[in-house]
Amino acid sequence: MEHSGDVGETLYCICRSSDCERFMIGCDHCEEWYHGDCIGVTQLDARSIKRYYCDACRAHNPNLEIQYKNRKKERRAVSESSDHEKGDKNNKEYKTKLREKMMAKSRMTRRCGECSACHRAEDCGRCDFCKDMKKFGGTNKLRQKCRLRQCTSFGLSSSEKGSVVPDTASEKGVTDFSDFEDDFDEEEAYENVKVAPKRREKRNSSPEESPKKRKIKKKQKHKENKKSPAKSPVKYIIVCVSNFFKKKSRQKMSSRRHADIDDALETDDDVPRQCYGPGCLEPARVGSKYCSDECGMKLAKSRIYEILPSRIQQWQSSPCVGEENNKKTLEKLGQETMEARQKLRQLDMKIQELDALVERGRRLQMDSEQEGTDQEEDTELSVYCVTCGTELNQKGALRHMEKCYLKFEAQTSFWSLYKTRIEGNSMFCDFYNPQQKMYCKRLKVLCPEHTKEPKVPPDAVCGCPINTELFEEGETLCRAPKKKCVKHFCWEKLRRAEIDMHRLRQWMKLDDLFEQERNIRMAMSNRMGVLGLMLHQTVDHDPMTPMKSNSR
DNA sequence: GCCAACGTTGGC
DNA sequence: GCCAACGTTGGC
Repeated sequence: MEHSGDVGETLYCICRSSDCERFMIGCDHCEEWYHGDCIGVTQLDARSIKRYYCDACRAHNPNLEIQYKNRKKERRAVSESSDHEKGDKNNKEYKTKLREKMMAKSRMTRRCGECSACHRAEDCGRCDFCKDMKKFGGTNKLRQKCRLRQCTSFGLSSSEKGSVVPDTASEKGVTDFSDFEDDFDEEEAYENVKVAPKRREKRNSSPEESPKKRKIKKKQKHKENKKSPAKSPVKYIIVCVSNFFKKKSRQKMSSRRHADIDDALETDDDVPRQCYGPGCLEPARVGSKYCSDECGMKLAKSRIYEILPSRIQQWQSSPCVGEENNKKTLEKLGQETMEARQKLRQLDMKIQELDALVERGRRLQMDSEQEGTDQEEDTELSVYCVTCGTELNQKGALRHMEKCYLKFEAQTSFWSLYKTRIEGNSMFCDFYNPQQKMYCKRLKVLCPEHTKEPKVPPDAVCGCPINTELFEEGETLCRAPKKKCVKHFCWEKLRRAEIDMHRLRQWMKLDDLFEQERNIRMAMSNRMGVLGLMLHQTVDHDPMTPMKSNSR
């Protein structure tokens, strides 16, 4: 608020005169007008002041602070106002106070000069800020002081209070509820003694808040102050509670930072400490908590003796949901394994059945008149090869397609470094290539490279079961000569391949199930193992309502 | 002029 | 509201 005249006969300022021809500034709290020269504020100063509060108001309410538009101007204001040597005693006192405040706000406030951090001369080289420094190979983006060198006292005194000015409480000499706030904050701050001071302490302080919020907040404050200058106890409790939650979330947020500094402190080699070994009085080795390996082992042993028995007892007495889940999954896996093995047995039976069928076909008398031989049905119906797309006549279609498929199949190889190890007959070709030192992984019956087609004797009978319905086979077998039967070309080979494919699927499923079972058993043994029991513990926070192992 | 590091700000 | 990034500045 600035003013330069046009006020009636009312009395203003500390001088209680009606003069309003000189430059005047109004208090944003009591709305009283003051002569600039009476209170030591020049017109230039006023330009950089956003909100002005008179001495009386600030003495009455220490939370009030003169707000400046920005720090640059603020500094200029200080230097310029200090240049003004005119004015009375009050004026000088005011200026000294103002300068003190400004100084307190300067960079130096971040050093108390007394704590160990302030005395520390070297950067730790381990914290995130050190790692950012050029001398430690960083990119200098963060440009912050080593965390171990950041003043701890600074973080304590004014971090949460909402004021950067040191010891405002002593200055004000007023006992209101905000004093309790100070205590509360200190308590938290002491918890963080080991931790670096919060980098942006001033963020929480009113002068550093964003202008928009500042305005709103100030308006509220203004109203409150008009109604009751001191905070009510109820309000104080609310403040405390909300502060508490703010702090909790802040602590959570800065946990990574804390971890950084804790890590740096943990391995701080500068301070010699006593060995952690039970009863050992020797100093610990550099970079270690122990004077010797023996002491480390001793402590580890005593920890196990101390903690493990109770953990085992606890483990046995309380249900473990993870364990129950694992057991159920194991049961399910066992069931699935059984089913897969059952299917494999059925497929083996099918092979035997096929062998018997082929054997029965061999004993059959050839019937050259049987339909399906290439002598008959010389129709002009044509089909296209599924592999190469050539137009074929119906008679030789199957034969062509089979040969064509083999030709293309031979162009692709499937190799593995390992030979198949399966109970019973393997369905894989497993031809060993000594140059590549690998085994062929095509299906044995279909491998065009390593499985020779058996020579068909001229008197061999086809022997393929003839369908009575579309997909139903009867007892009757095809008695056409094998060489000439175009309807059932390679029927035996294809059936064997089909069975082998099913067998392969079941084996793969078994492999998968075995892997799952192994993982679960591993998890179970880890859970019950010494390490697991030592590291983890389940705490029942509500013992009145016992945990149900089957409720998930 | 250099550099440590403070204070501010825009982006998230 | 937080924080990475960077402009700025006090001290040397």
